[in-house]
Amino acid sequence: MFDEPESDPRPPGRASASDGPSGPKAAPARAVSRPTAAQRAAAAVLAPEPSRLDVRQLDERKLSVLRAIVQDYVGTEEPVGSKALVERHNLGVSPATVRNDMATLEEDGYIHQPHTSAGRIPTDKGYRLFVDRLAEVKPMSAPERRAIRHFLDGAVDLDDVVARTVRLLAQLTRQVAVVQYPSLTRSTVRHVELLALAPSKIMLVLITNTGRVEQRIVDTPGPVGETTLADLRARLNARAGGRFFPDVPALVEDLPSSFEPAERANVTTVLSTLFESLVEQNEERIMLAGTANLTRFGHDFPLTIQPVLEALEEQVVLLRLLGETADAGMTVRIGRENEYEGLNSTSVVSVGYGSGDESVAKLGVIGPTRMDYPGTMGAVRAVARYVGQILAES
Amino acid sequence: MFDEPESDPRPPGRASASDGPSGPKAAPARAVSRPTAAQRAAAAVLAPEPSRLDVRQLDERKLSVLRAIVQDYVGTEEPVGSKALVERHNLGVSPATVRNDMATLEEDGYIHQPHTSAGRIPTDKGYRLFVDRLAEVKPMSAPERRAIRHFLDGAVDLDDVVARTVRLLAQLTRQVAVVQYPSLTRSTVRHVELLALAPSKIMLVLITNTGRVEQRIVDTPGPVGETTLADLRARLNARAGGRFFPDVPALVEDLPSSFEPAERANVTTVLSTLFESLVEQNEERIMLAGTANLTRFGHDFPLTIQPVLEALEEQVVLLRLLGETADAGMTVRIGRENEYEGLNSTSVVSVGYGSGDESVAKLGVIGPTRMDYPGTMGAVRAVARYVGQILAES
DNA sequence: TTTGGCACTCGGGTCAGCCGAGTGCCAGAA
DNA sequence: TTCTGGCACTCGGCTGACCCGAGTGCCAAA
Repeated sequence: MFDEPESDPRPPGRASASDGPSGPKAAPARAVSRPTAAQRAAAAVLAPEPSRLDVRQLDERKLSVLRAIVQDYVGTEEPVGSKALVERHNLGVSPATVRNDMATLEEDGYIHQPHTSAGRIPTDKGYRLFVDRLAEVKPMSAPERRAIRHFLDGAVDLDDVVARTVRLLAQLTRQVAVVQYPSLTRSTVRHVELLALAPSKIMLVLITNTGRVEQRIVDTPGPVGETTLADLRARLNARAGGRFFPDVPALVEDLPSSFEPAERANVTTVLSTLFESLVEQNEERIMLAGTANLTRFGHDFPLTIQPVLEALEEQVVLLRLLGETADAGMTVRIGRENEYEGLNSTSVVSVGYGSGDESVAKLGVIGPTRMDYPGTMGAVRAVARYVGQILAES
Repeated sequence: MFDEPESDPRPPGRASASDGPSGPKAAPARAVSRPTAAQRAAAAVLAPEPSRLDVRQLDERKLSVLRAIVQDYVGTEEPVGSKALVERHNLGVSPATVRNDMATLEEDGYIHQPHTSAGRIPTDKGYRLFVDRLAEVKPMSAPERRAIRHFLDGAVDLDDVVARTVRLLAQLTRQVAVVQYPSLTRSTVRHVELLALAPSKIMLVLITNTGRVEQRIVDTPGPVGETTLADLRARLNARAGGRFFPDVPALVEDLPSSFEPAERANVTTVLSTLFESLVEQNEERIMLAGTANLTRFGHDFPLTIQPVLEALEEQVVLLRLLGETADAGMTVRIGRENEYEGLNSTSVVSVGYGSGDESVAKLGVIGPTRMDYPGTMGAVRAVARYVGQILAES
């Protein structure tokens, strides 16, 4: 598991990476690159390892060139040429040399030239290499960390925590931020409450250890007695309390049989509503912020912004997006590595967060492929950590 | 209360409307025009009333011209000229005549010419007149109504109702939709639940008659006994149940004194947390959908879209926006009539909804000033009605 | 008061030409 | 073998000239 994703098969015997099967679309690239990205980003490798087979001797410098191109392009948003490059970064070589390197890099598919007489811009593959090997995650500064901490500490509520987190993330990265509510399936039951609203109408309230509260109204087949309700409530809590939600159905399966026949149907109805809430993952919720940052996408953004906005409207798309996040480490998906087509011109940086070691949900950022990866990754990681702490405290 | 908003003071003795004080900005115009809009839109006036003083004899036709201009411009998004106008609408007069009328309309500030050699486009004032006197609210078709009904009926949850409503509205109008959750201040208490999470940690759950559920965690000064909790719960519900939230504080004010001294501090803490939840109107929540429709704004939308997106990010702005909605009838705010500057190039159509006659919250649509007012108003009204029904049923 | 006619305006599109950033290649130097 | 300076070449984008046509305003006549 140490290969570079999708190297162009054209120059044979040169870029001799142990390529995975070169599938047609994005999926394979993503699958391969994901863990790599996570590991390397976390370790903040800057390529001092014994240089790999897929990289020629000279590559030390070529990599610097690529890094410089990415940095400049991210900054200026304009194709960067050889001359400007040697001026801004002291590469110690002449523009002509850089041009040769650029030619190689282009041949290998890391950069690309919009027009013959223009500078180069990084390709998705170029960004990938940059993220995997050329960039360190930029840690937040102490004042920034303090600000994050302070901002999140004011939350009164799980809703509030999530809302603050997502706004914070959007503000820090100046991009679109997405935060998933702690998943029910990874939470434990803190309390189940049953309230009689009417003779045969019960409100079911679920409270999780992460502070999430879900409610459902249950129409029971017949009226439910107060004692039955109290009884059921007590037994439910005794059995399910502290347990993980997915385990609950099995634990309370036999409850109906312990009630009088007249009440069994009611109890069964309540339980099945409960299970539905647990199983149906449509209970996954998501919060979004920073859409206004989409306008900073670039000159041509009217074209790219629409599909992105559409994607953001679809909870399902966002959930799937976050769902693809690796459980451990940070996931970076660049451009076409994204499964959803509308996001092909964006990159997604996401990470799990949780109160302990376990990740209970994901959060992330969506921005143009041309984005400040080190900074974004730093912000995402920092925010995730702090949210985890906040959740653990409450 | 029957005047046209901000008529240009230039032609004196002609447009002899009883103008309000012509303030510098939008505020006065809005204040004046709002009730007018609501009344007239509701009554669907088409100007058969005895023609007003501010309109000359000829105006019957001039109004038709204005109406035609609005309709064409909304359709084509391009300045409309005299020739095209007579071709598309059979006005029974020649282009030259129409040109004369247009000159008058422009003089009076209803339409405007982007360039000397271009057609005309309506001004905010022109749209205002259109909405107030020239357009009928377009009712939904029977199949549309059925679809609305059907779509909303599937909701399981207040969250779900709101989510479905907002998406529906965005889809119907192809614009940005905003729905406010039923306001706490206009709801009654269905149930208050107190749960002991830890010895001195209580979860407070509020359930309203509109199905809204709010929770808060209360850290009490000392441990709370189970009996105290049950006692407090029972008394709270007895006193507050069925009452409007704003009335609750007064009704339970004296509760602490009926508890043992040791528990009083705890009870007071719980109650004050309860009050905070009720009073702080930051508990107003809002849901948004259809942001992707912003891309249909127009050619120049990169300029206009950013401030709009920013406005939509700010819950406060949206709440204020909806807050300005009249309690009865539909409110239409056009362009600069909107207080918030970022929305100066948009129009907002909003209306209250509620389970009975009372409106418990507002919903609306935000679109370009150049929008299909009759259709939008029809959709907004219809959706509001159905949501009201759904809420009444649950 | 309406209409046809007419001169006028001006935005937008097309085309040629220029400029300059940036390239690729090559021959010579290290 | 690798780097470098030089040089010819490309081509996107800007500028200015030009034209076209939609649309107007005005005027005189019906």
